[in-house]
Amino acid sequence: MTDASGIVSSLDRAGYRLTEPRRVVAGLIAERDGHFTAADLVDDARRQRLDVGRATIFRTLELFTELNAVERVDLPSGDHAYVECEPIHHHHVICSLCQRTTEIEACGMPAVARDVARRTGFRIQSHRLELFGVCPDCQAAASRRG
Amino acid sequence: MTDASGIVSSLDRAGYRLTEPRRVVAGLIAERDGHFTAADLVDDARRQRLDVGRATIFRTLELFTELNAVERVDLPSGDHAYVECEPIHHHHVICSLCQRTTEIEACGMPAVARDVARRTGFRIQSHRLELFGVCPDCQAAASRRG
DNA sequence: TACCTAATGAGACTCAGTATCGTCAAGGCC
DNA sequence: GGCCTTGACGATACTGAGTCTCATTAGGTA
Repeated sequence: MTDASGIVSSLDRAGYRLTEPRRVVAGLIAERDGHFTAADLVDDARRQRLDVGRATIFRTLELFTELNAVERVDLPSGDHAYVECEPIHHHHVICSLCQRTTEIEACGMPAVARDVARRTGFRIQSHRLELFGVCPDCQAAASRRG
Repeated sequence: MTDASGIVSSLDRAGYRLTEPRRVVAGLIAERDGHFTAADLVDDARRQRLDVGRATIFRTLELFTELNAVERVDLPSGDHAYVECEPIHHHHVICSLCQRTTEIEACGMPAVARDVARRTGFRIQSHRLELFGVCPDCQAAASRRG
């Protein structure tokens, strides 16, 4: 659970209209913890009887992605999901139990990319790194259960 | 272009039947360079008038993935693709011009994962790393064109 | 050769994501 | 405040990837 105002103000800054549906989608994202799919937001909206069309949710997610307010991640299952995030280069660590997502800076990655470039001759332009594991809370909960 | 016999023999070793459709799919994969989608193979099969059903191609790709003869990768576009590969842990460097794919060992990645674990408290179980760039051939071709 | 059963192909189905189009409302201007 | 332009909207049709079902076929074995 974070605050939707960050997303809304970045919309404003980029010169996009502040419409009701966009506020609603920003709110739905803010009240989520961890990653979510477009379908999750469609469900949330319907459950809360918020009148937002399916197409609008897809459009809005695309817009927010462009503004770097959310980022697409690919889960091990192959599903596409989104996470709310800060607009700087970083990666995600995703808890496979509670789905909570933590951002990390790409420490160490530039060295890996350089090494790969040296050994393959590729000019590396971008990379995608996602880490999956168990978060501290879930580890603690598991050890409490024995 | 590689050899389909590796895939076929790993089928055999794992106790799966060596059927004609599976040989055909292995052949189609072997004659491809770089990544391909399930739809690509469906097209290839139809163009070469090889009688292999669409469902069979999906099933066979799933099987080959399980045998680690191919691996799923997620392109920056969000599309799902596959690459033929060796059955050891590694990552891919994908040329964004010619689509050619090179395997690299995960040199340096264990250190990155350890560092992330230390800083976030997560117990890291797996990771996914894909690098995108321009391969040596395409760099050379580009510089020849000026 | 006959048998068992895993594998197949056809085709219906589901569901994510996109495209179209007529309507509506945000926000700038007077 | 009222008007106007146009970006954004919702409804809905569409597309295409991937899955599921089921009757049929063929690989491997005795």
